[in-house]
Amino acid sequence: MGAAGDILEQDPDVSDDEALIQFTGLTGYIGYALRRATAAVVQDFVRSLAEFDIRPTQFGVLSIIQARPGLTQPQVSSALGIQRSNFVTLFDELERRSLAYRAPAAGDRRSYALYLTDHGKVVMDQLLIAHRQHEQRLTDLVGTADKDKFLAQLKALARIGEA
Amino acid sequence: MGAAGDILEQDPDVSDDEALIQFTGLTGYIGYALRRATAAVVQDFVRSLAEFDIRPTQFGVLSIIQARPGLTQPQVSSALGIQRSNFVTLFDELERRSLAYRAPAAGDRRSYALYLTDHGKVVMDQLLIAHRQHEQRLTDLVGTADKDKFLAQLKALARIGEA
DNA sequence: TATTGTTATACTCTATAACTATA
DNA sequence: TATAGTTATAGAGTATAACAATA
Repeated sequence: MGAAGDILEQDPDVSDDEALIQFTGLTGYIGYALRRATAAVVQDFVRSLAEFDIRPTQFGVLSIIQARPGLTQPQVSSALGIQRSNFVTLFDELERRSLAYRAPAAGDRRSYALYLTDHGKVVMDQLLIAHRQHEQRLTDLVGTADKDKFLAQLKALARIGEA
Repeated sequence: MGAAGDILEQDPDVSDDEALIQFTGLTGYIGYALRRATAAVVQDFVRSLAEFDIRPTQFGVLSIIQARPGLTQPQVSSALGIQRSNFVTLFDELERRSLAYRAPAAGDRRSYALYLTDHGKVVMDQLLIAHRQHEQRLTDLVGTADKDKFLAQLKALARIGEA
């Protein structure tokens, strides 16, 4: 028996979170639904890749370095929407764990080129397998036939700050 | 002329973030698109309500207290997906700003009932006006006709952790 | 002058453990 | 025993300012 029902005797339906939140208007807001969905999906991501101890941000960095080895820190951080100052410790950690490394960039002594280590490549292959199951869960929830449209809507929202 | 094009001369298209990220696979991932969209939308929210200095989490608390005055801290925090321990300082701040207050709950000397102050009610009305424009921008980007389905998809994703 | 890498700093959000008082 | 409120703490993520080295 929930304590909620005991206290709010005017409305026995208010015994769970869902019933409560429906009175607020929040459920009809895109921004609120986005935040709740993202929080849940990030948790599922972390759980899915728990054995590798990799978080979404780290996965993003590894992904872009795998796809385009040799990029510089501002190129990677900017593409991922990360401040270049915050990228430093983020990449330090990947380097500490021997997943990726910095190498002097040819032609510009200021910058580093970023690469996966051999170990990082092996781990990344394993990450992608585990990640595929996570992504499949998300796809099933969104609807396979509706995924492309859903992604397009999210990308449109992501551009809200531009220009 | 972007520095990216100079360094990655194999592919002149890699001069902006969007072109770079498209090689990673990340663009096809629901989780990644969700995180980028949420970050942008939260920024737009904060900007939209900047004159009131209200953040999404605070807005959520004020919304549910407005809709259901007299709820207790665990009822509100649980409905919003916030740890009860984290809720304390969050509500302290709303109380400090005279937007909401705790009152002794009838029948249980352990708990507080939460309410908006008169000032909080006035501010909340103003917040809702500013928020409506923010939400309208989001709706336009998602597509008015597609909003309900989009919300349903987000709610489905938000339940991914349940049972 | 502008950019790269970096350090420092701070704030938000989230997560866990533990304590107290009440139930 | 369980719950409400609280404190403490830690880890992510994000944001800004500043500096040295290099362009």
